[in-house]
Amino acid sequence: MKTIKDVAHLAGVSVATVSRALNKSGYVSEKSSQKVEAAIKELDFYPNEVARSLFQKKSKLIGLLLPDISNPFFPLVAKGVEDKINEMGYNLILGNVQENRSKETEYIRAFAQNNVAGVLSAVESSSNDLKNMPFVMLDRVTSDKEYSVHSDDYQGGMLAATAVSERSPGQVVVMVGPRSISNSLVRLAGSVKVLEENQLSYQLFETESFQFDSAQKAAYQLFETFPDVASIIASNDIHALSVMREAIRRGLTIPTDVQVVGYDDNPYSKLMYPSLSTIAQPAYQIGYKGAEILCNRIAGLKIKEKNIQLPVELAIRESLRKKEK
Amino acid sequence: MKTIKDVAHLAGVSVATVSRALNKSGYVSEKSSQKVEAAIKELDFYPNEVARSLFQKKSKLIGLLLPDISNPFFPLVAKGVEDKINEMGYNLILGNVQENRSKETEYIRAFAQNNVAGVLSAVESSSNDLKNMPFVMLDRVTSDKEYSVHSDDYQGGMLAATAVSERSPGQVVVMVGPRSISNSLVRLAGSVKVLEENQLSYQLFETESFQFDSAQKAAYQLFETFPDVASIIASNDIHALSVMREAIRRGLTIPTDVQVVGYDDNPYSKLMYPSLSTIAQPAYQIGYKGAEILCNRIAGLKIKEKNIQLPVELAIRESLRKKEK
DNA sequence: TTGAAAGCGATACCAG
DNA sequence: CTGGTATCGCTTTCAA
Repeated sequence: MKTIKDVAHLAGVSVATVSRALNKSGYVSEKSSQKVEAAIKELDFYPNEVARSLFQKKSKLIGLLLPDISNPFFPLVAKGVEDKINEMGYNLILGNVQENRSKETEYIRAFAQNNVAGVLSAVESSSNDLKNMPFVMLDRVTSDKEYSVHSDDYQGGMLAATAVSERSPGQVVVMVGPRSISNSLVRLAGSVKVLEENQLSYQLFETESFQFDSAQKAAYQLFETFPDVASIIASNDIHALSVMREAIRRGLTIPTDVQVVGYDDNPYSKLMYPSLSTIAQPAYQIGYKGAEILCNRIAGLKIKEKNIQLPVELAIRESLRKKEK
Repeated sequence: MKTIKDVAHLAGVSVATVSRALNKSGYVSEKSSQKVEAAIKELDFYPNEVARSLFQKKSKLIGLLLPDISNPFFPLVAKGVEDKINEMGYNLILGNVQENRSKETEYIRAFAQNNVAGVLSAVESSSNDLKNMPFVMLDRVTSDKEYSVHSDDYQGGMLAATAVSERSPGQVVVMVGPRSISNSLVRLAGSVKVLEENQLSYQLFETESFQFDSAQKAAYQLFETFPDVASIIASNDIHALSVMREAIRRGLTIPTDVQVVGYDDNPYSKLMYPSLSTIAQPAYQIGYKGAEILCNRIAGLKIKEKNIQLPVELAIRESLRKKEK
């Protein structure tokens, strides 16, 4: 591993000059700068980020806190984050919290110990331990004192309910997610508003988690509890898919007997037969935009809006009935 | 942010003593060590890893190179990796290569610039740029000079072909994946062996990529090319699912008309109706075990086996016909 | 058993 | 424009 000293030596200048040339800071004569460049090339030198961040008290690393990397929504977010921060010369330290509150604290500590430049978090709580570094919340929205990027859950709830309402709804069941309590409740509120405006009666069905296993149990329970259900507004695509599977298993036809609308638009929704209609959230965009805001904060730029809400849209596929005239 | 100096001050000892106490290295009297501990607690001090790694020329970070984080196989691997390295006090720098060769090189450079302790890579090429740091290949197997953890692809290929062979195969089509050329070819070899032993005729169908979009196109093409196919050995679950969808869309019944076996066992396979029979790879284990080997290498321990092969197994679900007697 | 001091590799101030 | 040097926070000789 070459150091700046080696470069200085070979170029016949001081380390200070090499540093200036490297960072294009301060004055460097054309001649020196060429010598330095040549030396760098010859030695295949690249600066040690660790030394840099020790001095700057700030590294080129950004921490990302995710609640559950096996839910395909989050890898997409991560991809958006990565793409943006790579553009800006940063790298990612990943922290997969997986239900574990103490793990979250550990990660945040580790982030701090590594002088991360900032943190992006898609985990519900976090905020407390984070207050010492620049951070942006993804997907979750906590208070409007914090920076955040999330999609328009109320609108999403409305869209889902509207889609169902316009298509001979019959008995409607709204699944209410747990977890991201805030998000779930906002979505629910949106759905309820539409349902009530249309004077449709509906039932609520609460689900415990967004994990795979519990989704299958929940689907089973749902049909046991509401055997006559004709329209289901699911809390996310995993639940929607589970529900579809359970419906078909029971000999029901989708969408004729039961129609289903999901939430997220994960890549698998298209692969099902029938393919799942769902509220498409811009997962990648959430990550990308959040990273952008964070980078701007780190750079000390003024941010116009602290809380960005991205639009959602209904992706109509095969799991919804035909629209009534 | 407190430093070791603050601790030394408060404890009334020198920084050297604090350091020794911190690392339990060298001699520290009981009394000093207690004073230090108390000071650490009072100040809520935790050491700056950046300064540490500058001195040690080695950080508490491990780089992970992934080909495509949106393929659910890899998040599972990542989870295994994370769990193990967290146990050992390391954190993860993520590099999602996404088909992009130059990005891979950039990541490896960034890893080096951050003094990572080692690298885990699930990307085909990598090896060249990596030779300067301890690394372990995941999933892919290149040469047996390198450390690697992967599953038994040959066995997997055999299992898939056997499953099909035992169930009134009819016309068999074997999909051959691209990418991880080595893996694909080994699997293919395993399948071919079984197919030929059973004197079954089969067709090959090559697929370009493991991404979602191309999978759907491939599925369409497959049925256009082989309208009479009765058994499909898919190159992974995404392809298998696409094929199932396409079959159903064409009015074929699964498994009666067409039976399908996938590869990977990703969580969605169970959610389909019919659920997908597939060769289950221990994704989490691959990550976990690979991380374990890497940590041992970093610690300078002797590794018994350089190349670990994990077993695969057939998960029989609904997409296969009943077994012949 | 302890502390002073010399780095680790880079940056930035200050004098020249 | 350039170079010497203090500094970032920690570890590790080396002497005491």
